[in-house]
Amino acid sequence: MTMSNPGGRRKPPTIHDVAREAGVSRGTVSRVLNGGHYVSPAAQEAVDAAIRRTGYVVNRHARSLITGRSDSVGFLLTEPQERFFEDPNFNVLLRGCTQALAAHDVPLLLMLAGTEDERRRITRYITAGHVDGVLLVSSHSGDPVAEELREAGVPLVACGKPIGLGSKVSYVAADDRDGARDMVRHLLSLGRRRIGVVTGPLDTPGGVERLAGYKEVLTEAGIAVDERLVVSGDYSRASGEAGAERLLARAPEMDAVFVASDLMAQGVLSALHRAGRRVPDDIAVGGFDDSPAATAATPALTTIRQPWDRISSEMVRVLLAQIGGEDPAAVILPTELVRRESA
Amino acid sequence: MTMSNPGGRRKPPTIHDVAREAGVSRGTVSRVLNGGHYVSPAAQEAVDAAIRRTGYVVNRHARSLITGRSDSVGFLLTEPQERFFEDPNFNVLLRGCTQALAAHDVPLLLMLAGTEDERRRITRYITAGHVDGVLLVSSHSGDPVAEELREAGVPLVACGKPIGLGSKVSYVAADDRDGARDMVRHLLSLGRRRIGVVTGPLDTPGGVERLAGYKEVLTEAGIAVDERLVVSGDYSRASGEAGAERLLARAPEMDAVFVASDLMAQGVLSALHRAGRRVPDDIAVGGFDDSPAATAATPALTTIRQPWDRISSEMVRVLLAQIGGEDPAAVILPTELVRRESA
DNA sequence: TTCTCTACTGTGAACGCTCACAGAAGCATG
DNA sequence: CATGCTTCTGTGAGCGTTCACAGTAGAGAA
Repeated sequence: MTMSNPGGRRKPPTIHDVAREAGVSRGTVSRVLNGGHYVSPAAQEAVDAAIRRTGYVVNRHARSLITGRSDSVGFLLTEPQERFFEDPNFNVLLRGCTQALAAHDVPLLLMLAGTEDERRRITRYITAGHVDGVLLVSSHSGDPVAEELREAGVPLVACGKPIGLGSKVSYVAADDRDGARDMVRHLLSLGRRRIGVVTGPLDTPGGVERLAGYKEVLTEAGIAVDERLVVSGDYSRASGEAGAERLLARAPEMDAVFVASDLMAQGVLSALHRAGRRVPDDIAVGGFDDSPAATAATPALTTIRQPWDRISSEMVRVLLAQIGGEDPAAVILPTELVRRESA
Repeated sequence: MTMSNPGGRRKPPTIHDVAREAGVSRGTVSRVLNGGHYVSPAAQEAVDAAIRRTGYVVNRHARSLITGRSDSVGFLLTEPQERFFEDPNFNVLLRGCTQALAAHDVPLLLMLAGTEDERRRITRYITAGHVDGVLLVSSHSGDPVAEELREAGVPLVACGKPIGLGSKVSYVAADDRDGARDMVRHLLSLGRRRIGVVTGPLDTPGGVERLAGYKEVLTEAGIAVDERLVVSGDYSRASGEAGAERLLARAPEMDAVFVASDLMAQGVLSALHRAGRRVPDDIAVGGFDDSPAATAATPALTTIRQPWDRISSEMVRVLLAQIGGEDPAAVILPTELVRRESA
């Protein structure tokens, strides 16, 4: 008549309970749990049934204590959080990574290193081995946290090519340069010749590479790069607006503009609209990212799709491989031109 | 001359090392780590110094194994992920919760229950005690996952009042009804009398409450609620656009519209612009959320600010309290009218 | 038969921590 | 002087796993 556990959570079954239920030893249950090598079919089946009956779930803490692995990874965002959290790409990346990890039964810990204090805490947490590896989002160059983790030998995969770090850190990135080339070639194929560019921050690889692609294609086409047609932004909407205004002031004859992010391209569209330029008739606009902003814009943006789903799944694949002992790797993924109305 | 640990991570110091270093026992170190009661100042200091010297960080797995707590919480997103991940509010909430938890040294595990399979895995994971509690984002009514967790006695705090669940689940929400009342009163004070509304989904508390606030104020002002002026959307931009078109078709004389989210309000502005209506001269537009979309819109949106930073910190506070043994609680936070250009 | 090899199983010891308990020392109270 | 109370400290046990090792049984070879 007494309640065994009034109002609380029941104590979950242990591997011991399963062993008793199945009539085998703890060792055998453990072997079944970890791949099932060297277990007889009969034992295998008995254990499986016992697990199902008891509703057993492995206690990861006990496992981690002995293996030294945590079987979890961190998703680390350093530096300007505002920029990222406003960026729809970040969402897609975070979701993709979470899901890819879930498929491997690996939990994701979200870590935001904003203040100096948080950086220290997080660095300690990671180097203490509370996560097995880190997915790093920090396009910024020479990140001190990343450097410290790399030195501590923590498996690390960056999103986008890290500038500051040595070659020993893995990364997965879209082919920014090639994407930019595609877009500029497309603008040329439309007959445009006075093509401006609003770049991303030039301390990020994406900013640098996309600008490089732009210059390459122009040069190949025999068009001299005119520095009046080059301005840089910070991927924000506002900076796109400001960039477009500067371009119009400096080169009113411009007939196309390549913008290094969709968010900035939205700003560019606003500025052009205010200036009375019709898009794409007077001036063609090409974006980059294929984020929700691209379809929300009026007119809908012609843009370069970054394969975020593949980027996230590759980041996870590379990280898990590296945790498993493989060497760091770099993965570059192709982009795709998406034609809509703006160019 | 032999490398003790070629190319790998060094084995971190244990509580034992610290005890030896400080010249005390494990027990004393443990006491210092957990609040420092019943420790002499001398021991306290010796241990602190030893911790600093050795760079000791507690092994959470070992601790969790014995305490039965995991000292981590889950951030669970069920149902339509697209909607949330596109929603800037989600970002702010996620960030706020992560930071509030970090201040308590509690890691956040991100859990996305999209497919039926993922729901099962996550439910098992949580009920197995791998997290101490759950921050729930699922405005949808009668969520089966939430129901299961509640029954299992897992501490739970929802964001927004859950419709389906019993009264035993905690939640933190903005005062949707009062916010809606403020906005509609504001529109009335502008002299508008034919006020339309684009509601949120009516299976969510936000959707229901904001509509209720709208109706209350109109009734109080002696204006009969005209159902032709009421359409509902799903918080997406596109549904706002469609909603506005329907309203214009049904009630062309409309001189204001209250839109239950900024994202939808953006859509409404597009539709009004296309229809040649000037905002706010011909028609005033009021949004809800004060998301980045509000300032990005042209004209900038007058809207209702939801106190997301407070919502997230309150969610964390209530959850930790509940994990600590306190009873479930409901917290309703006030909203604020933000005047910009659209109304 | 005897030995070896393979396939499988059980057993203790650890992993690093917390908790309960026992005990010591200091001080006031009877 | 015994007794109690408070404050502090050390010790052993045990949390639920995995891992190394020892051991068993059966098959095949010598």
